[in-house]
Amino acid sequence: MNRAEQLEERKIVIHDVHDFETDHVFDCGQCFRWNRQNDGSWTGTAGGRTVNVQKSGTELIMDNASPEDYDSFWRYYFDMDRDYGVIKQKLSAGDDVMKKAVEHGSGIRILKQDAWETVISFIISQNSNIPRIKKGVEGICRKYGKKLERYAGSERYDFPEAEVLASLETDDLSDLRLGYRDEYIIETSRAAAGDGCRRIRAAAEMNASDAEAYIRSFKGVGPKVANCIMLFGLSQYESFPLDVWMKKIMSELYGFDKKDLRGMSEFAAERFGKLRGFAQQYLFYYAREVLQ
DNA sequence: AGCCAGGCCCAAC
DNA sequence: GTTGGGCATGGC
Repeated sequence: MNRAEQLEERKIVIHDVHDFETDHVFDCGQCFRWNRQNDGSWTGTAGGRTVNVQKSGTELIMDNASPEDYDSFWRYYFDMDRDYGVIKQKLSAGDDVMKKAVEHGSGIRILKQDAWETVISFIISQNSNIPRIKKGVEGICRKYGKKLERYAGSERYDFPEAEVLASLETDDLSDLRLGYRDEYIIETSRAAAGDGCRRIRAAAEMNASDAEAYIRSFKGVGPKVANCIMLFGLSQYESFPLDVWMKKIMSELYGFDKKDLRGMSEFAAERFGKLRGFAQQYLFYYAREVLQ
């Protein structure tokens, strides 16, 4: 169990951190509100807090966080108590593709993001690209999220509540340039306002197929988006999102027909079992590097 | 310039 | 139950 040591006011260090590389964690497509700074550190907002993190050797330095912040939030958010070394070893056994993927993304961790934020973020993500998704998510936070404390001279905003987005009309979102996703966001927010967000979070305790069925009941949430929400927002690690990059790697490196999504899913369940959510993330990050 | 992007909806089989 | 056209927009 690694503990936070206070270095100075609002600055802590976590010692003996393994299987954690900031570039891997924040650039592997799971989150959209973390940005790389000129010095190589990363700044992001989650849970109403803003923090800057930097990895140096086996130390993780966190600026704008107290030991209490770490114990009550960031430790959980960064999934610090999970042994990713064991996961990587299990996934790599007898699979040369996975072995390379794991080496390439050796410091990936699956963040425990807020479920509601992942619902809207991955609705926005559909048929788009990561730079544009980040702009859309940041824009919706800046326009409709609660203003938080400034950090390093820049304004920070929380992700907006469902009730706020539920009160909008599509015209309100048009300046964010989200395209046809506007009505998905508003309809889903209206369905989630009130008790819906609590029910979404409770889907973390459902079995995977019940959770998927419930999450897919929202407008704009199909199989791929649902699996991302489950994996990144509900800790449903048996999810295996199949986007265009995953289809590429499954066809080019595992020999599947590009349209055989069923076959890919069944293969993942069989080969990677309960760890296939982690497997998917190593493969996705790998695919984006090696498959042009 | 034109293709593509962490796809989904909906109608037509 | 499956398939395919249409979809807003910007990154590259």
